[in-house]
Amino acid sequence: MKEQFKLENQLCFRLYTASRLITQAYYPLLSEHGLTYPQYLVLLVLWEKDAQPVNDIAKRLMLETNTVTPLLKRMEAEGILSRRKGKEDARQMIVSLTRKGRDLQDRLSDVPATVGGAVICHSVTPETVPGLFGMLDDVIATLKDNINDKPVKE
Amino acid sequence: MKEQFKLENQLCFRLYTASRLITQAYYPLLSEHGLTYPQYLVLLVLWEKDAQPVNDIAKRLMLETNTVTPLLKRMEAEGILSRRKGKEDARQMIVSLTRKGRDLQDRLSDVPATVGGAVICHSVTPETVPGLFGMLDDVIATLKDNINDKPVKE
DNA sequence: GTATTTTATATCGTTCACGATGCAAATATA
DNA sequence: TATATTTGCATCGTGAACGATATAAAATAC
Repeated sequence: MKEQFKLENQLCFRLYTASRLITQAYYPLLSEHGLTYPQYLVLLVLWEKDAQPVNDIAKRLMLETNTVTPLLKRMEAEGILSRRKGKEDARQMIVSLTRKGRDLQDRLSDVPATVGGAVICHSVTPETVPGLFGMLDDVIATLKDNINDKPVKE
Repeated sequence: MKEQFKLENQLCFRLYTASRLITQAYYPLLSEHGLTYPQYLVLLVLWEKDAQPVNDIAKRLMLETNTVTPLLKRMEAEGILSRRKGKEDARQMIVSLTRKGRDLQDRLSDVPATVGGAVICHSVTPETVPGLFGMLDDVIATLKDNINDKPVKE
């Protein structure tokens, strides 16, 4: 009843802290271009495939639309992307990169390597990264399933 | 210039997602007691050692005081803890648990095991957890150093 | 074809995170 | 002991996250 409450034994606290610190490592690289880290994630999704509905972006990032919608609106205000109603399905909002949004990929070309280099350490190297990725992917998949199963129609 | 931008190759996105999903797993367990996850972290710190100044709590959680102060004020309003000026150093605010705050430890006694069980999966087991902890601790330490080194007095 | 349900987004309120800045108490320096 | 600097905490503004709820369009049922 004591040991389990120690901060050192918490996986969540480690993930939470590591996530925050890496995001902070992105900060100087992104803010230079007027971007935040979640906005950068949206760009990663759109660079892979342009012109997607809000829902596809949200699903890819495993976020809710109530998080993504305001994010996209801010990016639209910055001229990074545009949002237009879907032609087939008028409920959808199709999000497309503007010229400015596409050009950012070149301007941010050294961001991944810079941040990647900053996290290399004794136990996290090109050799061990796949194992780490696997464990995190596994945790994510497990939790995702649990959450989806949760709404038990009583 | 393409591969490095893929979401699947990003450590940060995995950490960010895993962190968010575990926090969501805590939600039903904590909200029942009127707590959020960051508030739970504050409790973990205070259960280990009561009556700490704001700065010690912030350092332990690797957060800034501008994040912790409002958090503590909300918890004070909930009657979970109290804040009083330090006697030796009048700049300090000493944060102490109330009876209610101490009692929460018993009421939350099965939270760690419940969440811990929810993340157990193929590649994350009691055997592999120490390795995962080590890698995350290493990343955290490395990033923490980088951030502390950053303010280069030019 | 109208009613019901589902789906795609959006709005709202609260709570973090965090950069920037302010202020007062303590400490160091002159 | 005056002055400068550092330290501890707080305030402010902005941008996420996210639970709850709303709204309109599409799909389904009747």
